[in-house]
Amino acid sequence: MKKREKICVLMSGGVDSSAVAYLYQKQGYEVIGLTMDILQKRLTDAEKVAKKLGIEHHYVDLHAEFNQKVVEYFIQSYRQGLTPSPCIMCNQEIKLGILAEKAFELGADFIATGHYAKIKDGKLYKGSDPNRDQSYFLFGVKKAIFKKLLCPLADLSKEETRSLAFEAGLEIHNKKDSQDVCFVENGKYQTLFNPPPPCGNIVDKNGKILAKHNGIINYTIGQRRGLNIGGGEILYVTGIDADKNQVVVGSIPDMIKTQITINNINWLGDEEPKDFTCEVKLRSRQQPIPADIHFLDNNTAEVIFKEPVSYGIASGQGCCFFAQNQVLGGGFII
RNA sequence: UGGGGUAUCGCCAAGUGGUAAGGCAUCGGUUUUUGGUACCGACAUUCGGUGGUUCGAAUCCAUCUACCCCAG
Repeated sequence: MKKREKICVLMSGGVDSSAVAYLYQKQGYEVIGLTMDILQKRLTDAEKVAKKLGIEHHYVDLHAEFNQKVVEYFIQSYRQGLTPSPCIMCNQEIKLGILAEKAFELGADFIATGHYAKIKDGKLYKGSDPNRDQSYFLFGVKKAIFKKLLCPLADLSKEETRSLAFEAGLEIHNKKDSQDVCFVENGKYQTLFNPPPPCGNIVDKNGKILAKHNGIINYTIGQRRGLNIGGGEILYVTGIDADKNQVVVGSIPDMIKTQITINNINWLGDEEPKDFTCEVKLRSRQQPIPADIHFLDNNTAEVIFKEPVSYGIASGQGCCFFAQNQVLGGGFII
């Protein structure tokens, strides 16, 4: 990378992406900032940071795209009894999809983000700290992007990242980390559903009615709280039947699975995908578990766990492949 | 309307004279760029009602009420 190459930083106005912009500017690259407009409120912190750093900054209007690819996907998933993974979808479709394209249109040689993941030789790896690793959220990103993507925070601690922002004199250096569903207030995504979803029954595996639910969108597989069924053993959601508008509950043994099927696979490995053994993550914060991947076709595969999994595995969530520290892609749980 | 039994937090349930365990549920918090899990904390001045015995009762007595079972 030559110093006068142009790096476009995808800026959210948060600590991480701001630190990235500062980092490359400090190193002498030509840096521009790009921020997507998606919500009612414009992320003006990004603009302020860019101004403070003295770098060029642009907004890209992605209201329609975000609405369709993330919000609508989110709503439709829940309506179908699935549990959506909006962050995965946003990364692959919006941030490192359309927004990245805009960056290249603006003449960027590389794009950079504040993701806590490592990119090396066009391949995706875990970030150093397993507790902060965000590579899981990137398994669906198109392979070609990684050749042009920079994620320089992979080896930094959060404190080091914050001190970079502080060093740059940025007000946002102590801004709180983002969490919850970003496109809705306080993570209360239920407000997106209008009209509200219909109430229905909570049943056991034999179909016996145990209680009422206030819409299947409020539940996900493995969920314990909110069932309002007391007196007996601990119950978890073991199934969601959108057709019958029912939530099925049971105990831990009822959740155990030895294999799952995934589709919409995004393959990031070098060679053509074929059956292999690796580790998988079924949610962002969990220890990877060993599994055999058996491809049914290029888009679909069975994932057979070496040990049965006894926590909730929800359809709609991502299953990410890891070979050691490298991310080989992943798919969505059917 | 004869006999027997049971009545303790929303549910289940310890406790039989010494000053209300626990579990589930619920609520709050921690963790977390998705949902969830897990973890931590809170949660009956009161034991169906009313009297009585006792220094002291959810625990003993009386009575009322409700429900259950067996005989009708």
